[in-house]
Amino acid sequence: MAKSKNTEQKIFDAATELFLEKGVDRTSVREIANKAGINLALMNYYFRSKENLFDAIFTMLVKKNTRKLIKILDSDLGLEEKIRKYVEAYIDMLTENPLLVSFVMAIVHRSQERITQMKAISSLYSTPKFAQQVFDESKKGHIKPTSPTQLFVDMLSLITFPFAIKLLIMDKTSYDEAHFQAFMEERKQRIPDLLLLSIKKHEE
Amino acid sequence: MAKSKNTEQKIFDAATELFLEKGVDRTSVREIANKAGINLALMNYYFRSKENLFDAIFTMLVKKNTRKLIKILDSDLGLEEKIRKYVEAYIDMLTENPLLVSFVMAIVHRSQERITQMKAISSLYSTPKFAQQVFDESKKGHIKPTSPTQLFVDMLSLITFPFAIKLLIMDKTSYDEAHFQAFMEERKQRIPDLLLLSIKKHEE
DNA sequence: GTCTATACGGCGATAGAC
DNA sequence: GTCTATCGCCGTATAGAC
Repeated sequence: MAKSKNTEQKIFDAATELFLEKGVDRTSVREIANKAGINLALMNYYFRSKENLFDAIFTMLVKKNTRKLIKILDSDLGLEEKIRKYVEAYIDMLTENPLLVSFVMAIVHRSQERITQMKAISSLYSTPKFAQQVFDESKKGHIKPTSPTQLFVDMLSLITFPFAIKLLIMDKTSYDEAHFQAFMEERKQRIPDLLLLSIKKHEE
Repeated sequence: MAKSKNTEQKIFDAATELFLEKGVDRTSVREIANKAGINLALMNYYFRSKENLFDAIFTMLVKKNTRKLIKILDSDLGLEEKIRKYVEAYIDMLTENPLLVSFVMAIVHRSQERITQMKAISSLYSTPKFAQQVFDESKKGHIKPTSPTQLFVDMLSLITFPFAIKLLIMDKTSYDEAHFQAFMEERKQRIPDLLLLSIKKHEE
């Protein structure tokens, strides 16, 4: 038990990096073992299978990176401030983890088979409090009649998708990383403005 | 040469179906050969490798499905009508090919290695005429000052991303296919409205 | 706990007979 | 053109030394 936690962590970290970079299916377990500096047999000692290891990593990545976002959605902030904070925090998170979007998108493709991850991702998008808030504001007449789901999908799309096509956006600017970051920085204001414009009653 | 065209097509069609359903990396060449009703070696006789076959299929899918969309973007329609037609045609196309989005997203993840597809996808999003149009209208003062790239990314995100998270949206409605189609049908109006609201000067 | 060694069936790819 | 047979690598598993 001496260095056990350490070795397990080394495998975990090496696999995380490779999965994010190359995708799960294009990463071999021998490659993980090699990168972690350990033997192939240890891979199977700690995690029974590659799929098992992937499950653990996926769960960790989702939990680690969405805590803050869910907290904002479930807070008691007003709708406008909530949307602004959520968009900013989400873009910040994805800027720090730019590979996360395409990683998750790749998983979604095969999630019809794997119910575990489906539920994990689904919880990410289950936002009863936000939906209720939109519904209430809508009913009270504070905002235009608005479908909470449509609004939430709008918001998610506008935040997330640009990271998925990051390379295509950068293609127009000679793959300048700084330019992409400026592009996303601009969207921190643009996206809330766009969404609020669509739900506010008088925009004068 | 007798049945050659036929066999090649059988391989091509079987592979297309499997790639879209399961993803490239999770489809084996033996599975393709089996589905096509031919021998494994013939796979390699017609297409030198699985990756080669994939390239051919990818190019075909992109060309086949984007012709109409590019035509709309390059047309002489006014900005509002152009946006409305583009959104509708794009959603119609993806409704008919619901697996296309996650397939393309999965490819984007590994496109850093493969420049061929990068350029193919990139051309999809290269829209000089649309950009010029937005720029001109912006300069003439017909619309608010608007970044063409930001506007185009907004539009693409709002159209495309919901298909990528289709299963998560359906999760809320007991996986009712009809409900998702109604959801996307609603977006044919919602998305142009949202975009136009953000660029029009007086929305009264 | 960590290692070497070895084995299994499935994979992408190919050489060579017909 | 089509096939069989084979190659080396893959994910997974296990036996056994230290």
